[in-house]
Amino acid sequence: MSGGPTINTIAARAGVSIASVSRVLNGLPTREETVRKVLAAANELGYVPNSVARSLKSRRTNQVAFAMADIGNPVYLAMIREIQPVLKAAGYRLVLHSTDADVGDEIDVLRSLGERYVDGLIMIPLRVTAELVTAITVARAPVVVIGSVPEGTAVDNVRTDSRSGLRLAMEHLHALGRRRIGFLNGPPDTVPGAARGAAYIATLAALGLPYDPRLVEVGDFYRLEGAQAAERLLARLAADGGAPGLDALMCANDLIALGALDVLRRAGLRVPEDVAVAGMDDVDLAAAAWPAVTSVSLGSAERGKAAAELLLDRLENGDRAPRAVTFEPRLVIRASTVGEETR
Amino acid sequence: MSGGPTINTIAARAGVSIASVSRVLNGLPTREETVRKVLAAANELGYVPNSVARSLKSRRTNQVAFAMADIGNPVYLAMIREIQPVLKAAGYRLVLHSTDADVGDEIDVLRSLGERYVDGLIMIPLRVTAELVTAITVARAPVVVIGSVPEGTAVDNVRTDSRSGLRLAMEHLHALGRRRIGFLNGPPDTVPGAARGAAYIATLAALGLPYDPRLVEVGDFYRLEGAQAAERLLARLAADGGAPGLDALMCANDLIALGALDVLRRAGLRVPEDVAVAGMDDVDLAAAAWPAVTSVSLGSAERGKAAAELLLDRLENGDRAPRAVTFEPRLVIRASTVGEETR
DNA sequence: CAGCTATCGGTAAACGTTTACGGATGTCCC
DNA sequence: GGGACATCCGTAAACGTTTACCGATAGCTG
Repeated sequence: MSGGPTINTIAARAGVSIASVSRVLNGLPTREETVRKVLAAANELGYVPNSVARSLKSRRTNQVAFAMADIGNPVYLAMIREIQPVLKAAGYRLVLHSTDADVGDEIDVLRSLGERYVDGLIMIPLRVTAELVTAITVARAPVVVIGSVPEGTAVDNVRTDSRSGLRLAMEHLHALGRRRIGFLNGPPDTVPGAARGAAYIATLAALGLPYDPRLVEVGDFYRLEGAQAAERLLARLAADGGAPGLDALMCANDLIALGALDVLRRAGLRVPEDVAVAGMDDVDLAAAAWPAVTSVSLGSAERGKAAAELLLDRLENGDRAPRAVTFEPRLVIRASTVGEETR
Repeated sequence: MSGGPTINTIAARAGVSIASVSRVLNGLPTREETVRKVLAAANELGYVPNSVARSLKSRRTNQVAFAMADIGNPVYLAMIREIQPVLKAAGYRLVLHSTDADVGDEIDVLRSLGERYVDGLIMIPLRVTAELVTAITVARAPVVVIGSVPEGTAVDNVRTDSRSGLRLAMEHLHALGRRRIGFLNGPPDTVPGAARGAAYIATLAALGLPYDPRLVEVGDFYRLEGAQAAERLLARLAADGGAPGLDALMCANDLIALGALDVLRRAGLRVPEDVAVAGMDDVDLAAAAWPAVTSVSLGSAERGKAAAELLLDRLENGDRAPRAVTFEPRLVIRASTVGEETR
């Protein structure tokens, strides 16, 4: 009752040794009659090999872990949707970890690789501390990092240049004649937050626009926090001068943009007539919103796929040099900046 | 180089037997000095217990699988978001399976439970065939099914009554004065497709409205297919009479509703003035769309959480009778039926 | 001081596989 | 008929744990 049939059960029923059973089940050359007996016994018993025992012996689990901050984020979701089939096709199962963007949790996941319950890990760290980098380099299984990692870290890496991505969007807004471009950022102590914050300032300079800190608000990379940041921004501008003093809003990701959209609408501002809005990541929601949100695609799906392939390659070929794959950002123009004219 | 330290390595370094190492690491009563030596050796070596070996011995993997049609579906996503933390808190890892709504794939997952790589499974079958039910009942690990399952199937089960849910929405449309209510369904050979199709017809009768098959189109539960179904419906109505002949559109889920919204807009029809639209599932996207879509919440998040708790309970208490948990549908009224008046 | 008990920790078996090694059997040839 | 060789398969060890079962040592008691 407790356990199902094992190769011992089969061996007994077929009247052969467990070695023969194993050989037959693994397709190693065996006499015709033995094969027949073993397969018959296996079928009658409904035998299914125990993957734990197999893993113990073979030192491979056929499992791969994916660690990200939060599955609710459509960016990670888009990645999983690509990663899963690639792994499945290669015979790997997917183990999911949500880290809540907590560095401690991420380091725990890296350490847990020592338990050998997976053959490799794909991770998206949001905050890259020295400790995290160390944990990555001493990890007991191959790791692929999606996102930026300090120059010279010996790890497979899939990245994109969110700086130039943000610049694409800002140039678009500028070309539309917008000159007072606000910015809603996520936490500046995260890698994307820092990069996008720096890119905003750099791009303003490149466009010859002044940097006005009153046009910048920081929240988190979610819709609700984006809405709150937008409210704070509008409140401050109203207190400052009365006039909106804002003709465009660059958002560090699409969720923030969606939150901002709600707030602008509630404040009676028209998008894009009064304020043009642009986001980043090009998630489904951005296209589904009304007005549809202009966004910078950072190739989430492609990055996920590339990461999976990089890991599979590494699993077959453990000692090749670390490789980095880079994706170019692409601007997707929608109604939130140009209005309905495109329809 | 190959493997990390094992209890053998520790035993050698600490000068004790592997049994003592194991006892210390598991907190069993041991002499003070032995504890000290073992812990020191373990620390110096950076020992991490091998979970595969542990699982082989203990017959538990501390992993749970979740199988659904497609992670891209926001309903399943909402469930995962609840399931994951519950499992994590109880010390379980989450293994993800996408089945593409393929019964064969689902049965494969059930069979694979014999491999004992997980302690239990939460699944959402879309098509419940006799073979699937058999596979569920003979599964080698505890299973929790989210969704309907034939009366009397001995399995833990979390369900909701999508029939009465659809009825809620239809009554709402009727109360708004809509009388020509179209219906966009998903595949009728799926459990939800069948239930919702039947509920549409039953509710029409209950409301005293005639059933007009020309108002019904069938597609799939996705946005694109929903849009295509809406197009076919509009085209047929146009060919039939010229007038829209439609003042409301009930959609079997929110993704279909979103697709329909696009098509209606493109056809120059105003929502809800010309055609009121309602969906089901109450996914994030429904609230984010413009106009926001009135939807029937089937408690996705709650169902996910309940399923995880049911499974954990079963894992501790293997022989209690199967239990069924039911959630009541709830109507969430938004602009797509009542317009902006609520804002 | 003998004997009993309690405490501690070592030996070995077990979990379910895979696989190196060698023994048994059969075939072929001289 | 006996030796060389190939073929087939059984025995046993190994993967890294946990744990039942002792044996040894020490501490008490009478």
